[in-house]
Amino acid sequence: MHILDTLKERGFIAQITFEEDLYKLFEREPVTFYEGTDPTADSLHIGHCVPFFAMSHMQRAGHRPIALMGGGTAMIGDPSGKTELRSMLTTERIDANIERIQKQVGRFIDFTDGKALLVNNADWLRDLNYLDFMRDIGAHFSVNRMLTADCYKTRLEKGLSFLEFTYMPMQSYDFLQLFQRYGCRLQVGGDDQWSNMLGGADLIRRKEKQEAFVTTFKLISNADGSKMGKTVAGALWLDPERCSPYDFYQYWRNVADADVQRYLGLFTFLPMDEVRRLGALKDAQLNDAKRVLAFEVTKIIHGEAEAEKAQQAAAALFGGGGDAAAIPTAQITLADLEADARVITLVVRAGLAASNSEARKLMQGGGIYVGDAQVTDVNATVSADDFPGDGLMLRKGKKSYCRVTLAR
RNA sequence: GGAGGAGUUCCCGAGUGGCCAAAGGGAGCAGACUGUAAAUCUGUUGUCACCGACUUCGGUGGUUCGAAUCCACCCUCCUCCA
Repeated sequence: MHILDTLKERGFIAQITFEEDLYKLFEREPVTFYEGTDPTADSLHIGHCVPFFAMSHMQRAGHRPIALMGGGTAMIGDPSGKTELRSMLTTERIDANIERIQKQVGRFIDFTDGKALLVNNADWLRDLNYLDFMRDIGAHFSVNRMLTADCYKTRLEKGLSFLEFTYMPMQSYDFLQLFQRYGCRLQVGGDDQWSNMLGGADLIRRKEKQEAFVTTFKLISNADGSKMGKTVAGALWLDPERCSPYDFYQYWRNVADADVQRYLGLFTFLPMDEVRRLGALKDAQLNDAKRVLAFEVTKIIHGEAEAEKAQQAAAALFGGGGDAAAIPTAQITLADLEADARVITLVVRAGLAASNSEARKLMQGGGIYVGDAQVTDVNATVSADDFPGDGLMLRKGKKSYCRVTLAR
């Protein structure tokens, strides 16, 4: 099967330039292609992953990915999809972020034996000479045309700094560099990057008189239209420090029915026959498909051992049986307990509520359980004797658990 | 540089001297119903050992018994002019 057809079948593709020519290119030779990631945070989140999954499929089909870290472009900031200028990052911050993100990219792409490249555009952008760049590259860009690009159009209403305006030429220059250095002919990325990416392909066609292509992947939102990847704790980060494997697993276990098949295609490597079979399950049976989805995605991001643990914990909490070892835990000391033994405080310490007020309101609303007993008395307290050997089970609502252990 | 306008709680957005911890909507959280789903209905959404108190309406000072609301200066953004 043609790689582009594979990507289409799995639901990745949003737009392709010169589609027929690109089909032929893929048939003719192994294609070097790239995706750029700006290291604006120290972890990727699930939104970044769609392109990486797609790149992984492409690599498996025999093509060569380049993962480009935007150590240079992050210093400018991409105006796409932003309503205002974002705060500027220091170079130290950016470099530290890159270090962490690189490891996460390794989850998707095999960098052994030169099968893929990892490069940083700081290598050519940070020492760039302004005048040379403007004469060499800037001359090829029409401001009139740039202003018609969506990413700028929205910003023209709220304000766009010149700094950000130069983002598109910078990104285009990356593509040119990668073409010259590695023969990279295709740039892939999220559909919000469409106009930035076109700039690069045009630049290569103009300066080098060579074929260059752009393919974008769909931006994923939930069936109800909401933005994907929000959890109780915030975004669905890949970093286990920011989003525990348990929470990560739970996110996928709880996706809407209407999203299950689509997500199986995008976020797992299961064969499409299997994806379609699982997606066709009805009603409560669809829960089986959700379990597969949750397990598979967690396995890819956090490894098989963590995925097993998350699955065991879920079984223990929701299904009876299973191993409770992976349920999130918090520890308090005897001194803590002596200072303040209220259940309210315990709930906050366990991270189930952000403040005492919140804990109090949850309680009044009947959302707090200690063990299996609902606690509605805001003044309720616990004593050291209430803690079983493996900890006291605290629960908020139906899904948020925390086991609190007591250090004696 | 000149002239106007705007900055409110997680977001949008009302509020122009006390009835304001601040309408309404969105989003979140919880309760009911369920399949750890969706939809729906209900409650809740500044903090505090919470029947009361304290801190919030871009910033700093001021007027007043009392300020998100009035005044001064400053900061940021938008529109028009240059």
